[in-house]
Amino acid sequence: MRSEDLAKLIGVSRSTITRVINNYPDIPQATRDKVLKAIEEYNYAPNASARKLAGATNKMIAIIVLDVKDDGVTHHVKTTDDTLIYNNPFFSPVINAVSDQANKMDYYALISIAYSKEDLKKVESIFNQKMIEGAIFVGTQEAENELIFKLIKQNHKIALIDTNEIYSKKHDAIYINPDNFEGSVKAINYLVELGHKNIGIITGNLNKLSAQERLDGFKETLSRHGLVLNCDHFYHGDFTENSGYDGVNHILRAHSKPTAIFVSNDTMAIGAYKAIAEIGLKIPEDISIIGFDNSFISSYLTPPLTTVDISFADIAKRATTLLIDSVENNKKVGIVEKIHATLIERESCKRIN
Amino acid sequence: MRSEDLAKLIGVSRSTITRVINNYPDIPQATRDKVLKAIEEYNYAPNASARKLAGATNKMIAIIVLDVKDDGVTHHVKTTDDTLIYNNPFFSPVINAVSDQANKMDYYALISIAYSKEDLKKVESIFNQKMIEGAIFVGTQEAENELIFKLIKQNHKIALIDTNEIYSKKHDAIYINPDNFEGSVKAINYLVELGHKNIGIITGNLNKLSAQERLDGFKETLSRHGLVLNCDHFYHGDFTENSGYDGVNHILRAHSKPTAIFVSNDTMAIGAYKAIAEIGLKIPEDISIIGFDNSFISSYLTPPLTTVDISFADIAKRATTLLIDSVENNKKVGIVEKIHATLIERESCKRIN
DNA sequence: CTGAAAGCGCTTACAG
DNA sequence: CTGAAAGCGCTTACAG
Repeated sequence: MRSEDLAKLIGVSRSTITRVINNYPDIPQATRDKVLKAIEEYNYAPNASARKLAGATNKMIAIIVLDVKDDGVTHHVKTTDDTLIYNNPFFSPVINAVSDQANKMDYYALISIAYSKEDLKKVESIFNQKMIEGAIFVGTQEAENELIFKLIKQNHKIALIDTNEIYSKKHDAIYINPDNFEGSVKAINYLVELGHKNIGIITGNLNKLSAQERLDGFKETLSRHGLVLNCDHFYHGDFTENSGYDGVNHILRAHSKPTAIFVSNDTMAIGAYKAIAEIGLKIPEDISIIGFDNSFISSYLTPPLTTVDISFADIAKRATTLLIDSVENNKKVGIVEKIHATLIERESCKRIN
Repeated sequence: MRSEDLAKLIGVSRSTITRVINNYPDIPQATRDKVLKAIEEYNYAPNASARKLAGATNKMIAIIVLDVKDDGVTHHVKTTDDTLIYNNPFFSPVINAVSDQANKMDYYALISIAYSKEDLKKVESIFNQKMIEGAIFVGTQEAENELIFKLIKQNHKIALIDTNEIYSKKHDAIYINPDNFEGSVKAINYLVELGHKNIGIITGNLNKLSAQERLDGFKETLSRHGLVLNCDHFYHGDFTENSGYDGVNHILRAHSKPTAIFVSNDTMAIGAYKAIAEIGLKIPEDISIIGFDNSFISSYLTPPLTTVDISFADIAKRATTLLIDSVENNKKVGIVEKIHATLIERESCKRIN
């Protein structure tokens, strides 16, 4: 059914149909009602392509997940093996939250997952084809910066979630990141409050902003409490399960052992749990472990892992809201926001004072 | 950049541009090369809306996730609480796999998650607006049947994943389900091979096809081995963690206890683990547990859960492939397929012979 | 082999 | 307040 058909059926012009659908003023209530009734009755919906071509918005945004393995460096939200990320604990809530928030704001969400530089061309083509009004990028690494900056320069509306680097207002984009620093502060304050004075850390790969921020929060909080970090209790991991495992073996081989270890993400905490079990130690009796991310599995570990929740769903929602706002108001954007982190207290930390 | 601009730039007509893009025959290689080079150079991509409006395909399918809570009955793939399903162990791999397979076949995927009957109208409007060439539905319940049948009758291409009922070739749609029966057979054969003769079962809600099929496979395999099901060892659960917990408490209160319990999904197995721990029993020393679904957390349970893997990624890929095939060949479809289930042997079952 | 032109179904100034 | 008409950027018969 075309608007023309509907128009004939009820004796108005196509223009009138369009006008009531698009909420033009100055239409008598009677006309409006008649049209609305007919729309309902005949199940009419304007052809999306025709609308878009004629200049209206198609109310479509894209959520673009980048999992491009280009440099051998594993991003902490990505899997380490070559299997595709069909159930990635980080991407999934983001995808769902973006889609959900978009729907709430009466938008549609296109999803595109790029695994290779080849796929990146397809991503670019989504913009060139004018399929969307804006896009949210997740999982960005260095490799994609060039493309993203180019898109921003072309005036496309872009929101970036959890970017490794924050480019602040230099670029007209929306940057939403978790407050990693705050998360670490909360974690360490909690451990100190429990009486821990000897706290070790397994970091993520420190060329990642998130890893660095988590380390910064850790260090600052330690020194605020007058505590020092024993060098033997520092392990530079890379956000993988294996590095959590290795980190524990490294730290617990030191002469003086810490009473708690801050593990910079939950994935590494899994490895840490394994190593601790193998050494024959008990959590939290012999050593307290605190994680980061509040990933899906953390509550299923034994014992359930105390961790820092950075709600990627909240981050995704906020990014979506800001993106659609900027699309609708066609305003220039240079937004940087951090989303609060909260401590999730479970059973992997013991009070020792 | 429009095709006309490009055309002028290299001295051909718009038609020629279109023809090389759409791979028309009878274009001299020289012309083709010239156009291709210009497309590359100027980053030209045909406007998606214009293409679609002019009659070409927009290569877009939708993945529609239904999580409509209408009847108080919890579908086994849905969460039991009211929080949105941002990390559902079932939906996420489906979404990712559909998107991935679509991209591989050079299609785009729109994602829409419906939580209410209100949202269902938006879903219908996606079809009415002609935004897509076809759609894959996941999580269907009775409530949506009416809409889906209507869409099928309107000749929309539809694939249904894990439908509660299979409507066979009565409806021109694609039905892809896991082979639940086969999965149960494999699980029980495995337990029998380990020497178990006394096997209990916690079922899902039996108005669900999947629950019934899993039960059927269980019963048939038992009787094929000349084993009987003690009525006290049967518990009618509903696929929720709580019912797994209740199921164990019910079954282990019987006079004669089983040596193994077949728990019809991993979510219930989590509850079962809890109940068993509370009773003071050890898995698998005191009782063997086998699950179903191979959900994300199953390998993180203690001990890691032996379970049946029904790859929803495979199901989703197959559905996507068949859907796009049917879109491209515009063929009538009435396809019903089952995807193999495989046993994932971990550490929750003990050999007792 | 290739260009000119109609047409896809809307939206939006422009008239009235 | 509302209709007629141009135009959005393609695709596809139709000519040549």
